[in-house]
Amino acid sequence: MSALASNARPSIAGPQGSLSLHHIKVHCHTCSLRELCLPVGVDQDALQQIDALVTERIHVKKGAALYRAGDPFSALHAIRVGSCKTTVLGEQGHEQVAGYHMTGDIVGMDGIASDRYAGQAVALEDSEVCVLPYDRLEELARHLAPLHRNLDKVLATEIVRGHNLMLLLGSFRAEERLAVFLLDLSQRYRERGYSATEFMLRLTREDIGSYLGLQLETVSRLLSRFQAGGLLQVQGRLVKLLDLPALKQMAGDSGARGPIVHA
Amino acid sequence: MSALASNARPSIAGPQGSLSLHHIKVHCHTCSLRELCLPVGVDQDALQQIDALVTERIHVKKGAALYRAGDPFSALHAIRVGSCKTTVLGEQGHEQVAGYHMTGDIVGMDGIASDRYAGQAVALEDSEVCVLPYDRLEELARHLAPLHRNLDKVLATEIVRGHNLMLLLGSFRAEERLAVFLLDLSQRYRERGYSATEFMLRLTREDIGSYLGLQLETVSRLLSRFQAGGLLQVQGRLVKLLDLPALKQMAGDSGARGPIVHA
DNA sequence: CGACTAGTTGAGGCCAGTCAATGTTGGTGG
DNA sequence: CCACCAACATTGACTGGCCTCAACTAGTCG
Repeated sequence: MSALASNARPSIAGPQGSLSLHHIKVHCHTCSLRELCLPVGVDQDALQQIDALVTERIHVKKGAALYRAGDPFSALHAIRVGSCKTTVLGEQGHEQVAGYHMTGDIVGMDGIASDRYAGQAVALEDSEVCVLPYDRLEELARHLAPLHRNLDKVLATEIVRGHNLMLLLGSFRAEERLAVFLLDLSQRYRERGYSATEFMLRLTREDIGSYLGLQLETVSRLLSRFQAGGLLQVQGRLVKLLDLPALKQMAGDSGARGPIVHA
Repeated sequence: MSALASNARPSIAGPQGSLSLHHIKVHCHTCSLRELCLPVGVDQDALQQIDALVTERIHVKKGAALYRAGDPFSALHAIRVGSCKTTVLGEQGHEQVAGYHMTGDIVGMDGIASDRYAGQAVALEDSEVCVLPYDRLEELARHLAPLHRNLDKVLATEIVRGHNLMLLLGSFRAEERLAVFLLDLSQRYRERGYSATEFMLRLTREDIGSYLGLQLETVSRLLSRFQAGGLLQVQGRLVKLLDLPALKQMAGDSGARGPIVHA
C-alpha cells in the first residue's frame, strides 16, 4: 500500500555495463544511499576508493542472520535494501532487541570492541547488505580524513542512540515508550522519502516489546488504546498515524515519569 | 577505611624536574593509568606524542561539571584522579544518570556525534582530568595506528556498555539491576587495585536509582533487604560485599525476567 | 484443512512507584 | 563545641501500571 511497503528503487545499474540479470553491479557512487550511508561528503575520488573495498554485496533472506553473537568480527554491514534487527545477548542467554535498522544504517559496531560480535543481526525481510571489511576501512580512513570523521561519527551516533534508549527504558512509561518508538520510525521513514504517517511494522509485537522493555501483550493493548483514542489506525503490521501532535505530546510533554494526569 | 576510599597514589612526579608545589607536572609515560587509559600498547615514542597533545590537566571540584549539555564539543576527558557521573538529557529536561566513571575512564564521547555534548559530566569528588582535544587526537591517530585502534575501541566499548545497560533496564528486575550494578563496581575497583568487596558509593541513592531506572526508595529498600539477607553490609555510602556468589546468582542466574521462583 | 505463528483481549496479582513521616549525616557559623 | 540546617537516607502504607496466565481469533503455509 504505502510507498515503503515495497523496496522498489530507481534504476541502480551503473554506467559501465557488466551487469547480469541475477547480479546487478552496484557502486557507492551510483547508490541512492550515498547521502545516508558512510560516504557522506567525500569527493568522487574517495568514493571510488570506498567502493573498491566493498568486496561483497550480499543478499540476506528474511530471518537469516547477517552475523551471530560470538562470530569473529571482521566487517561492518551497511543495509542497502531492506531492514534488520540487532540484539544483545545476556549472560544467561536472554536476548533483547537492541535496534531496528533500515536502509542506509550501519550495523555490527558492537564487534569492534572485542573482535567478536556481542549480539546478532537478523534480516526482517529479504535484504541486501554491503559488507565493509573493517581493517581495510580503518586503513583507508587513515588516508581519507572525511571518511575517518564519518566513521567516528557513525560510532558516536550509535553511542548517543544508546544513551537515548537508556533514557527511554529507564524513565518513560509504557505508552510514552511506544509513542517515542512510533515517532522515531515516522521520522526515519520520512528521511528516506517514505510516508511519515503510514508504514509497515517489520517487527512483531514481541520484538517491539523486547526493544522497549515491555511485554508483547502490553504493546498490543497500547496500540489498541491508541487506536481507540484516535491517535492512529492499526491493522496487523500496517500503521497509520492520525494525530502526530498528540503522539508527540504523549511522547514527552508530560515529562518523563511525570505525575500521572488523570484526564 | 578501605583502600579505595582515598585516592592516594604513588608519586607522580616525573624525572625531569620542573615541578611546582601547586602544579605538579604529569606525563602520560609516568602516569600510573598508562595501562588503563587511551595509550595502552603504544610505544614510548608515540606516548610522548600523545602526552604532548594533553595541554590541560585540570582540577575539578566535587559537584562541578567537566562539560555541560549543549556546550560545543572540543575534547574528550580522561579521569586521572577521582570519579564522575555522566547524564543524558531528555527533550523535556528530564535528566538521567547514564554512567558512573572512575580512574582511567574516558568521558565526553557523546559530543562527537553532533559537535555538542548531549549530556553533562559532573565530578563526584574533587578530581583531576586530562583534557584531550579531539581534533588533535584525530589528527594524531592518523599517524599512529595503535592510537587509532585504541580510540575506536574506546568508542566501541562505550557502545557495548550502552547495549548492556539497555538489557539491564529492559529485561531485569529491580534486585537484579542492583546486584549487577554492585558487581560491576566490584570488578572495576578490583581492576584498579582496590578492594573488590569493600568500597564507597560515590553516587547518592537517587543517582543510583536514576542510573538503574528505579526510585531512590527502591534502591534504599533493596540495600536493606540485601543486608538482611546477609549478602552485604551497608552503612550510608560504605558497602561491604559479603557473599559475591549469591550476588552473582541474583544478578543473572534466574534469567532475565525469568519466572519468579518462590523460595 | 489442520497446524502453526502472530495478535487480541480479559482477569487477577505482584513489583515497584508514590506519598509521607522520621532518622541520619555533614557542613557552617555563632 | 554545639546548634542548626539542608541534603541524604530509611521505612511504612497504599496504589497502580505492567506482568502473568489464559482463552480466543486471524492469517499463513504446507
